[in-house]
Amino acid sequence: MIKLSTKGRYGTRLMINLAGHFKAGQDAVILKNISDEEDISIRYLEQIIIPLKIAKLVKSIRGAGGGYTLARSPSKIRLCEILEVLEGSCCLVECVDDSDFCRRTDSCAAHEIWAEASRVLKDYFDQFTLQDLLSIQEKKKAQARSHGSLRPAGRTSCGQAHRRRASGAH
Amino acid sequence: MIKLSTKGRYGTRLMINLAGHFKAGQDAVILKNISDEEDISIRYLEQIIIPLKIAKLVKSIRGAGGGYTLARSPSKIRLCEILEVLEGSCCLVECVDDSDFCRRTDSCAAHEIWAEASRVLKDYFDQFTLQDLLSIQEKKKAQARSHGSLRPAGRTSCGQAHRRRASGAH
DNA sequence: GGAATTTCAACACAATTTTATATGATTACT
DNA sequence: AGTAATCATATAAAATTGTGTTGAAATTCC
Ligand code: FES
Ligand code: FES
Repeated sequence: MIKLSTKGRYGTRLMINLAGHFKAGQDAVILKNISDEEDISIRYLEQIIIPLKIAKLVKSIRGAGGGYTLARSPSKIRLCEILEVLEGSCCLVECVDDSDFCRRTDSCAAHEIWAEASRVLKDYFDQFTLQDLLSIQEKKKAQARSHGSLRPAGRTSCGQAHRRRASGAH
Repeated sequence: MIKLSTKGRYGTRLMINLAGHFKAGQDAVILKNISDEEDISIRYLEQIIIPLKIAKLVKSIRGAGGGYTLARSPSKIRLCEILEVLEGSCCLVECVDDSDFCRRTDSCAAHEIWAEASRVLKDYFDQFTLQDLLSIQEKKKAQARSHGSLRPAGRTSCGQAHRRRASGAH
């Protein structure tokens, strides 16, 4: 699938959410809040936000009245930064970053392709800041409203994996 | 990482290998051969080649003297086809293909981005045929020879995962 | 016809990574 | 002190990434 991991997907939504609150003037949002709004488990959000904090994309405020907030304004944070922090890098294969990963790169045609594809993808993600994503979101919301095409439930959201839940009680 | 799975990587190398033999006029290559040349387990190759056969990208010939061969000439097989067969699709997230996967796509900014990024990536992979990859490979080999920059071992190859093998005998 | 070679099918198994959930300690505000 | 929040581990379920085995079916060669 060449799939984006859930960390990348959830993390992006987490950051978009924080960006929204940032714009609204709030300075600390608690994870419970984000968890409710985005329908992602708090426990998982706690794990996802750690690398974002280490990378100084978000700031944490401990104790009562604390929470998280963006470390910079949404227009100063690029999607590419978020993904690199959460996915390790935007590289499609290890040997693009780590030349020791596979020998025979001298004769491997695929290596060229993966490397260039990684660059193409990175360049694409580098175009967008959180501010851009916020703008897209607002435009979409306005469109959905005017269009009157409200989805029935609208509870869960992108990247959500709680679909096949056949395993019963656990 | 937005990583390409091993199936995509190994499968691409498998196809490049078949393409090489196809060009050389051989009409059936046995997996043992590919396994030795590419340093990928036969058992795993057997699993990987099944979808390629179903998708009619390779033909199988049973019995003694049999093996596998490309179903079409290398110039008629695009990298994108191979990856779509092995990775399910080139989509970065499920909701791009499956609109039921996540609700709230109406207001999800990320959805737009993932969808467009998937298209960018697919377009990139669509550029190359197996013939192109063969040409790249030959050019690289020639370069490596003339350059005299032979790597010490040169045994294993791209996408190979046999690195940290600390778990002892098994 | 029989032996050898090869794909094909169906499992069982294990290591690792991904994807989460659970529990409790730590910090800071009131 | 009490509460609200982050922070730190531990654990578990599931998917990915393989390897191993056993045999059946098809085809070639002798
Ligand atoms: S709706 Fe699927 S990514 Fe957000
Ligand atoms: S050398 Fe790493 S992909 Fe081939």
